[in-house]
Amino acid sequence: MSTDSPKIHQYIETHFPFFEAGLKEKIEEVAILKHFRAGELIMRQGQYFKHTVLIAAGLIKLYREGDDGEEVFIYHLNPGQACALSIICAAKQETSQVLGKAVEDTVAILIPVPAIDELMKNYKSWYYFVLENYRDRFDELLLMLDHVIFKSMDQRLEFYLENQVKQKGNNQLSITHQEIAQDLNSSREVISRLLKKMEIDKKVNLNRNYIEWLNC
Amino acid sequence: MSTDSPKIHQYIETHFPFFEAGLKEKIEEVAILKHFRAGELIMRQGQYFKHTVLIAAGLIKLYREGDDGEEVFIYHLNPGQACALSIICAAKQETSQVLGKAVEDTVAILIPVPAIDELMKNYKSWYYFVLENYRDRFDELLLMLDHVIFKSMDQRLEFYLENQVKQKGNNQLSITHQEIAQDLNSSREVISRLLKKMEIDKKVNLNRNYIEWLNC
DNA sequence: GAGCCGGGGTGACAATTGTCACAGACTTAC
DNA sequence: GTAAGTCTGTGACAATTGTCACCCCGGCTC
Repeated sequence: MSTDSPKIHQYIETHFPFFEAGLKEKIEEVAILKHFRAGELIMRQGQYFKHTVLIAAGLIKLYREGDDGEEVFIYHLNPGQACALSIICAAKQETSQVLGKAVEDTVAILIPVPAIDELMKNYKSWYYFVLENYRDRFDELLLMLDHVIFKSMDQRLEFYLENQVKQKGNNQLSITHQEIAQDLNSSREVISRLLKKMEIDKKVNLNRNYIEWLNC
Repeated sequence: MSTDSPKIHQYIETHFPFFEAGLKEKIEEVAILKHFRAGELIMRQGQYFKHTVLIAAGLIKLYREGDDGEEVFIYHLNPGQACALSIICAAKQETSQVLGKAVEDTVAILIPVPAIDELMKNYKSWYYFVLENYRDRFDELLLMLDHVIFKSMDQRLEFYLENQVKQKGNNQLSITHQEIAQDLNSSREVISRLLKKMEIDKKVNLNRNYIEWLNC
């Protein structure tokens, strides 16, 4: 664990600079690092948390599972963010309601449950972080709800693509129509048709295995 | 304000018995009561909070607004619960993302912003309450998302009616088809058709201005 | 009573989305 | 090379939902 410490220190300095001095040290003391490979499952629905999860590097996609196992994309988690549910589920020993997958190779800082009470009590920057983080997740969820309720599939598709491009920082998305359809709980044919329309409208270029986003 | 104090005390004892002794006293000291009439608007989207809002009596419906002013029902707030957003928006001086209306005459306990930091820091039962409350709202939001994404309108309608009956504690719902359609972001005709089917299936009795839920 | 209005029922039709079927293009394994 | 598998395009059709038109009913006012 001591070999991890300098790395934790570096990650915290980079992505959690707003933590107060004592808090940084405390986390370095109790936390451990965990690495996930791209594509790896990080948490399942129904699983218990033993730690609060902070994202130190990489990119995570969070999904909500339907009754028949459909996996609908909800939002991304970036370095500097935390899994909101992990904070609370860990504290209350409840189970996850979402499913998380690493999109890229990802590093997580795991803070064991027993330490959380102390952080919350003693470090103002910690509880501010938790609240702000929760608030942000809540907002993203509301935004998602807006789209599902008020928007049609073509608008949701555009929003989705824009979002993915923004997160990946690359307007060449290597993704198949089938994958998009799953993330939006639609079907491949529908996505193909809508993408074709978007290509005619000069919003994207379509290629085998990747889509180019024209952000004009 | 001092005339309110005994009432605050009573409300807290009844609906927030899990607060530790010192916390109850502290809240009685700093909080004020506010009454809302049935139908009254409690908060608008885009509004700033000056207080954290605890529900002491009555029933509140929360809505999310669409771009064209459509108001879609998200969830209820009951006595013993708090508006999750008010906790964080108040603390961070951000604006509301939802719209709240009193369904019945409602009493709210308002805790001024400056007091919140202290509550969070000194009272473990407060921050547990906040976390648990946030977690519960988050879960309700996820549940709502599930329904909108995965379910068809007839299932959402049944879920909606069941929910309203549960909240009102009365299986005679005095609500018009038009109002239901607004809450579900549908249209009156569709709701009427589906209700008619449900009547044939002996799930409800339809009457002018009210609907009887047959919870067999 | 006549007229109005809100609540509700219903048929016809349109738009969106999901489903099925099948074809062509490219990749990979052999 | 062939064969199999994956990715995409497309036409036909069905189901759901939204929209329009128009109806009746009950209660209200005048």
